[in-house]
Amino acid sequence: VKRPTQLDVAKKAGVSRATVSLIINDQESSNVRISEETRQRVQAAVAELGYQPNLIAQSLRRQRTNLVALLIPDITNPYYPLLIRGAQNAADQHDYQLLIYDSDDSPAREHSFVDSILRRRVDGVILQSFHLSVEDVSRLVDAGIEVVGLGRILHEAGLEVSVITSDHSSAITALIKHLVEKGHRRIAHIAGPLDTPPGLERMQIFREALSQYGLQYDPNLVKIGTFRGEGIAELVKSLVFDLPDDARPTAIFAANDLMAIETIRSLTSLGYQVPDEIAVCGFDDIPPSAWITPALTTVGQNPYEQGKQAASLLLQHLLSDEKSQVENINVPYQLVVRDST
Amino acid sequence: VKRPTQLDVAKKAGVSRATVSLIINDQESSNVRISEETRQRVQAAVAELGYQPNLIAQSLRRQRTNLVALLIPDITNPYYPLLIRGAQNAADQHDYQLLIYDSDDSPAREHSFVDSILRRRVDGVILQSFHLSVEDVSRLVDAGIEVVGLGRILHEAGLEVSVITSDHSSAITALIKHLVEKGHRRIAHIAGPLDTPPGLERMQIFREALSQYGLQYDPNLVKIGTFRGEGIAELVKSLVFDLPDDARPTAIFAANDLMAIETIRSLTSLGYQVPDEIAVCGFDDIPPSAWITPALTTVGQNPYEQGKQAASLLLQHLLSDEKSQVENINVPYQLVVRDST
DNA sequence: TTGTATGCGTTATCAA
DNA sequence: TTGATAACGCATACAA
Repeated sequence: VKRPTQLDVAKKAGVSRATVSLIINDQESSNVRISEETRQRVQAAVAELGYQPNLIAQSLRRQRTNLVALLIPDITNPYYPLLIRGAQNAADQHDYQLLIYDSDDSPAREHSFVDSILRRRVDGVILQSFHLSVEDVSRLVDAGIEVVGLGRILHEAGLEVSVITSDHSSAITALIKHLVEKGHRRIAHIAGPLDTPPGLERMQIFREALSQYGLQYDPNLVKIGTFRGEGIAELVKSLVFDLPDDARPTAIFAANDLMAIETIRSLTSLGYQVPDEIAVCGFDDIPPSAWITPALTTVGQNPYEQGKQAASLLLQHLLSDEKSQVENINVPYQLVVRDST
Repeated sequence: VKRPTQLDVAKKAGVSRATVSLIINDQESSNVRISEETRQRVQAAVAELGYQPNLIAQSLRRQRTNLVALLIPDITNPYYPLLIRGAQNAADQHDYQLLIYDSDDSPAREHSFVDSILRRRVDGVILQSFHLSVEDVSRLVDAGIEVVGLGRILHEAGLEVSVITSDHSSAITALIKHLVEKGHRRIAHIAGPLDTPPGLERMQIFREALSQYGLQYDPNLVKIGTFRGEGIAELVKSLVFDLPDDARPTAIFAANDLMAIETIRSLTSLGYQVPDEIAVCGFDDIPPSAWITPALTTVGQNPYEQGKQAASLLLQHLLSDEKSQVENINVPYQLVVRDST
């Protein structure tokens, strides 16, 4: 199958390739230097042949692919499709396309994405990265790829990278405050993997919040999960079975909603009443959290907005000529109190 | 920022570009026609420069992008992330990358994807398409793009396109049978948009199944939804409020789980007991369906497997030299009976 | 207002 | 075992 090129169009219209190129790339811009008559003729030829510009050739020539990569850890977590939507919509407006890299929580896969991004000559990257090292990110930056981070991973290490953040600290503190006000004194935490930035960060903030409200940190009340639903049942069991009555938690804060939902399911199937016997809260406010019974108390992160802001910022950098300023945008969180606490 | 090219590597290693190309593309294959010594030298130069092959140039030259497009209607429906995972995993194994086109249920967007796919010179496409016309698909096929359909959209119209299907007919019939056996006689249907293939198809099968079990089709018991959760509450209200007692449905079959979940939520908030007063069932078996109370009876579609099969078939076509045979793969469904019926 | 010519970074054909 | 060289399809500086 041979698809028409500019040359075919040029021949058919009786003009040169350059003229065709000019006409096609002239989005009613200023330098209208083509006679109306040839323009008509060329456009007729384009239509007749069904000519479609070859973006590959265009990219090679322009040294720009109009491709933006988005790195995420787990597309099956309902948090991320919303983030993708936001990024997508922003990218659409500027004729950029999103290339989604889903690592499925695998550090190795995430690592290999760097090479792939480099080879594809992607113009920019949005990183919601859990395992990339400073060197990994440096490789991208050094290659002239525009990078925007999601979360708070990067900028500490001397990387000149803009970041979209949400104020986890006050969000989690507000959550703990809410629990304390409900009378809870023994609050357990089901953490995310501590070798991931959000896992570690949420855990640390949890500890700080405890002490802020005069509560003792008890290592027995902390379990490490995976940010996914699997395996939560065992953690919950050890939390409620392995402890004496007076040490058992009256509330559980899970580091994300997927784990919180599974916590509620586990407790319920063990015969516990949520929230009467044990309260549960999460983090993210993914849609299913509002669907379950009892509906989950959680922190709203607005992934759509995060994705949109990240992509907007990235494109702004990409489209402006000056060296891009490092910027730090904060997306507000929201405490969402429902029935599980 | 200037990134190293083959020429840089060649200079550094003191060989020609062609040699570098040979060495890089020689994945320990048969024709090892390079002396071990130059190979070492070249590979050292590659490592030292951090050379990454430019896939854009490669694509232009090879007339192959190693890109596969995946068209889906709504990435925020948890069904699709699983499908993406399946396709992704299959594509990964053959060094192909997935380009996700999410139409957000917009016919216009879906339509515009065809041009984008054509321009990007994507090698193959997986279509879970709701609104593409036969001509749209023909444009892809005519351009030499390999196409695999998901669902049963295409092959009727004389298009030579392989399709992955799930046997909706027997699945829905089994679902209705289950309801009938539970004693239900007035079964309502919340359909998907009837201008979409799955919306129309599920509706038709629903009607056939009714008559198969000797039940009268009642237009008052059919409402048209959108495959999303929004707006379902109104439909449910009109189903339970606008009908006399002896015409009110005792069961509702929603055309997908997202609508079924919202149906349960609406009924519950209206004070109805599910399933005791009204039973509800859905279609898809997305993960949240198991989380809600009562857990949803539904039909398991195995999106992961569908995505994987589709991508595998597509890649098989892409990688084989012969003209590809039209094939039709059926992915088994599963009736999942839970608490909502 | 239009055409000519060059190069973007590869791969592949053909010689050497 | 290696090197020259010609495409691939396009955009753009410059000439006409």
